[in-house]
Amino acid sequence: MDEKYFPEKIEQKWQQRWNESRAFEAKSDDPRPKFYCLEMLPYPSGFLHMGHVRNYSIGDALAWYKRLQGFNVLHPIGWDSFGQPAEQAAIKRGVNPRDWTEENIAHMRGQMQRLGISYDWSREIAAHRPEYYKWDQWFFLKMHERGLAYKKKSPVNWCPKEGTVLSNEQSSGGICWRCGAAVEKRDLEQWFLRITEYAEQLVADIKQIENTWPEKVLKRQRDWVGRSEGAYVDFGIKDSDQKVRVFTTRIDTIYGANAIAISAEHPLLADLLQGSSLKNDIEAFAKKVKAEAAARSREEEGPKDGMNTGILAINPFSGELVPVWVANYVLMEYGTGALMSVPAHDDRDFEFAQKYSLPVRRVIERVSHEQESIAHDEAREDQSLAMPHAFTEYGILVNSGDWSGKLSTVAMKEMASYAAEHGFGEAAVTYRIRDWGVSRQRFWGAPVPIVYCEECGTVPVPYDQLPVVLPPSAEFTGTGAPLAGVSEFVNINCPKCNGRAKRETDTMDTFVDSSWYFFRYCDPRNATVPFDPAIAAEWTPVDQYIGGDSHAVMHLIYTRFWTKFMRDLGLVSFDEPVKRLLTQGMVTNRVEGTDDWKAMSKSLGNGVDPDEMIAAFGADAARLFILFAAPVENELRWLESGIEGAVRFIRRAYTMVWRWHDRLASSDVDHDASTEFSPAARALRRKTHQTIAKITNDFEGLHLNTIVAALMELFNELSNFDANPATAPAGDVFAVREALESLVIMLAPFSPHVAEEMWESLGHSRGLLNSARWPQSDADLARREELEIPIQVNGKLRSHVFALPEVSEDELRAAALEDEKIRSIIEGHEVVKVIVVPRRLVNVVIK
RNA sequence: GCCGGAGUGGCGAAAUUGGUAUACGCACCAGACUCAAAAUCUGGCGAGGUCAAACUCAUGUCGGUUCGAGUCCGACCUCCGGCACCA
Repeated sequence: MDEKYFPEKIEQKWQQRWNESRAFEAKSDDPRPKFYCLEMLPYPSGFLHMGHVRNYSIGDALAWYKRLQGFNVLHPIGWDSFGQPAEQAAIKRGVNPRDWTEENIAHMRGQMQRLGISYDWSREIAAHRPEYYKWDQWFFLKMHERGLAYKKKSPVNWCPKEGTVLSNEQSSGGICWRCGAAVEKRDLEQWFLRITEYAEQLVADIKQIENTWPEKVLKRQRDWVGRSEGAYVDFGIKDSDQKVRVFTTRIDTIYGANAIAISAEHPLLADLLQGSSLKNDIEAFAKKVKAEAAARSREEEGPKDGMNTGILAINPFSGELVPVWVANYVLMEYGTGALMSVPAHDDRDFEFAQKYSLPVRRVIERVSHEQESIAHDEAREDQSLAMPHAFTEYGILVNSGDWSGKLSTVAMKEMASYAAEHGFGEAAVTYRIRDWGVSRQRFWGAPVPIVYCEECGTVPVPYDQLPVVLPPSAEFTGTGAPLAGVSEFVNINCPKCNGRAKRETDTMDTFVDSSWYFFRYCDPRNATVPFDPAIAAEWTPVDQYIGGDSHAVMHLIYTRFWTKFMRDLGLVSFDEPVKRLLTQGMVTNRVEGTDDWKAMSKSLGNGVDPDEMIAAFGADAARLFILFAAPVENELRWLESGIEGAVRFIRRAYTMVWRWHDRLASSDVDHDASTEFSPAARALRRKTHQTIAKITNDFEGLHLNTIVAALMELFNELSNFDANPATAPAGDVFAVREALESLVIMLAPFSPHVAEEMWESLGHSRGLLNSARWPQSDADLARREELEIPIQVNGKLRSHVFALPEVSEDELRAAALEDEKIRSIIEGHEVVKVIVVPRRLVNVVIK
């Protein structure tokens, strides 16, 4: 140990030692309890940003803590290395995506190592390597076997200028993000994964994680799946044997239906309008609606628009005839693409009815007290005529035939049963979630393992021919599917009949890669299966997952889906892959010239380079600051002066160790019954044990910021402890050793390099990992010897008394009333009562 | 519009079951060291009030429950985030 703190030197020294001793490699077959600590794997863009640094600092703190607590910790990392940016680099700069990606990985791996994150590098994986994506393809084939992977025509965002498919994000506002051309909807054959098959489980199993995942994530997942209970009802068509099926969550309002509204794309339209004079008009209208929907940005809600088809439908409950309208607000993708319009009790239907002057009939009344209900009865007729807006609450049915007088909640159940009994409907559950489109007309992804044979049709690639390896390169023009232009890839012999065949040229969505990667970490080099189920069972489910909440739906729902599928394959035995989830807050920085704090980004110019931070302050200080500055789930505002504070703290602690290390390392001072502890030494030991208890407790809730504060408090107490290292008596030396060693061990999760250095200089030459254990708090030592009890008068703090912890209530009361200050205040007043909270406070109530 | 979450010093933030509000840090101020500055160390630091104290007021606003409310209840305001024609 040097006298002065040189972070660069210390950090390099320990990174090298960790590396040489393979200090963080996790081993199977370990009798200790396991802990799987996982951070979301990064996309190798080339550079770590502060969000990554925060993510890994949080994870590493937990991994260190668990390791020091005696757990067998798995803490791996890898690369989500397929995706668009590599292909963009190829298009723009002509570089090979593979080379670009590998270079970026190499650089970012170096950055992670300079941060000193305790990863098990022997388990590193990367999605773009054939030994990994082979298993993406394997899973795809398993799904295909079970009918969970299928192909269908589906509208995609299509840029006509570039001849390529765009994601929703790339086509927001109906404009291509690259060339600015107007985006079209095109029907293309695409591969889908049947996530809808698992919709119910994705909602129901939320109860398994509801206390350990953030509520905001679960909420978004519930919304995403969009489970909705209601009923299907069939409306007959007059003068036809056809019928229109609608979905409704409010069957209780069916007597108020004034029309059926159907989507412009509804398949019945073509049939029913055969020979109708309106046919052309309706078709023109449908076209217009489609065009407007495509042009509209996702947020906007255009005005209601519709057209009467002249068709009449029959309300199966009332027998009433209602017109069938085509309406622009009815979505073909949801429910049945048709709905019953009940303007009195639905805002959208109300708006629609207003526009076209359709009748509004009220069939639900507010449940109210009897008198009010009489008053309402008198006014009912008027209300029906001139409602200002829809009444969308549950209530009591009126004007509803035999159902009048029933409560909505009751009627909804009974009417659905009634419909089922009479064969014109049934209770139903619908979901908003759609099947997961995984086809990408791109190069840099896992090829879909499918072959199209002129004779045999669609043929899955046999398992023993996996992986379908990406060709080394392709023409990157930015238009069309690059793989389609690589003839040696495309043209092959059919695996079934050996005849002429072509490969599928779509690659898979990169979310496929990240849906199961953390299972691969358990058994990363397995060449025969994605992972050995027995080995995975040793580590999974993940005990703690940490990442940004930007993945609240996509990744985190796909991985839940994938896990359930793997469970059905018999690969895992649980429903949920992640026990606890933490969504960390963003790292923001001031945007130059403004008062805005925004997420760091290149385009805003407010980014901070982790390497510069490490060079200027050291990784230990940077990590300490990040974890101290805000609770992990809060936004973190980047302040350089805050890092300087962290450096100061580390340097002071380091200097303290330097002052004491000769004495502590050379003497084997321990205490026995004869050791005398001065009051100051006892106070220091008390603080030490209180701090251990607090920090251990805070770790369970990942309150890392208050842990750092507690470490600082302990250090401050230690600084105020007045003892000379050369001459201090045994009791003092022991108290200092206990405080200092506890401080160093508990600092390790935050600033591991300097903690190792200090630990070594305190006489533990074998290093932290092998010799240190998390300190234990002794409750007896942590207990206060004397309490300072506040005394209130009428709830206002007025004085204090000192008392022993075992003081009785009566003694406390007496002490309070004898206190000089309290006596002077209560003099001349009647003491109504005295509240004594044992060990906490006294409150004297006077009149 | 709907649904979540949050409002505490100049700033980031603390505060077991309701029990001493503002821990810890940053910034700032003063002092020591220095020819000087930086660094470092020591002290101060919610607002008003006072030589100092006493005291008064303060956790978004208004009300309530309680001996006692940042914490519980009701109404409202503001900010942030998500969803958005989902029948």
